[in-house]
Amino acid sequence: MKHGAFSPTEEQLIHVSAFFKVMGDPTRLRILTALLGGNLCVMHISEALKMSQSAVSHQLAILRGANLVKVSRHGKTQVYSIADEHVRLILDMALLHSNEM
Amino acid sequence: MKHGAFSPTEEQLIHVSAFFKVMGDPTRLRILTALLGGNLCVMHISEALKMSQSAVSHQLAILRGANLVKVSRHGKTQVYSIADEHVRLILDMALLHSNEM
DNA sequence: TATTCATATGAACAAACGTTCACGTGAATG
DNA sequence: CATTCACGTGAACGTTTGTTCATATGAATA
Repeated sequence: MKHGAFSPTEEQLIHVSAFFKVMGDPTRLRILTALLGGNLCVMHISEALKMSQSAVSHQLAILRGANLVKVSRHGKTQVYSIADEHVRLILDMALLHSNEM
Repeated sequence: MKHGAFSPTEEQLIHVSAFFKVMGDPTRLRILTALLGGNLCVMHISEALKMSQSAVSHQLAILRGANLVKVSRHGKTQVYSIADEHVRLILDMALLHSNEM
């Protein structure tokens, strides 16, 4: 078998489509790619994206819910970062191949 | 540089998020994984997914619009298949790693 | 402890989505 | 050429989504 041509379970499908769904929004993708460059607090993210703090916070909540980012307090600010290398990998890969799609 | 830690253009971001968005629906993912197993006509897809032909057709239109599938006439039926190896790759990869997410 | 600063959250609203239903289309068959 | 068969498509509908606005929370500071 060249590819992983298995038939996924219903649970897997729901899981993976939920993952893609979260990735499938320009704002959230902007946040994630911003975090690829280094950890950031909410204020810096909203400045970088030129979006309201509230809008960014709402999207960060969704990213947290999907375990795509993680948070750590640093003084009075919340510092966000990409959750794991797996997210980094898929994101990098999709961006690399974006020209061929 | 270990990763492709570039900053994507706005165009790339829109493109990639649109790609993820299309992947982020259970029905479309079911269609795609069904096609991973081999090319299928619309009727067979709707049987496999136990969904109406119309619902499947609508989703196939979206998948076509995003160039994730391609079609070829075969007698009276339209045969659908995965558009390219790139789609296959990302899909396989996401499914493989679905347990870690 | 009262205040301040960074962030989270709830309600509300327009826009986008996925399905169903009814019908249109177009190639193949009689 | 009329009909049939496989599929596409438009309108309609309830549901979900992303943003804004106003406000709550909660750790740090005075």
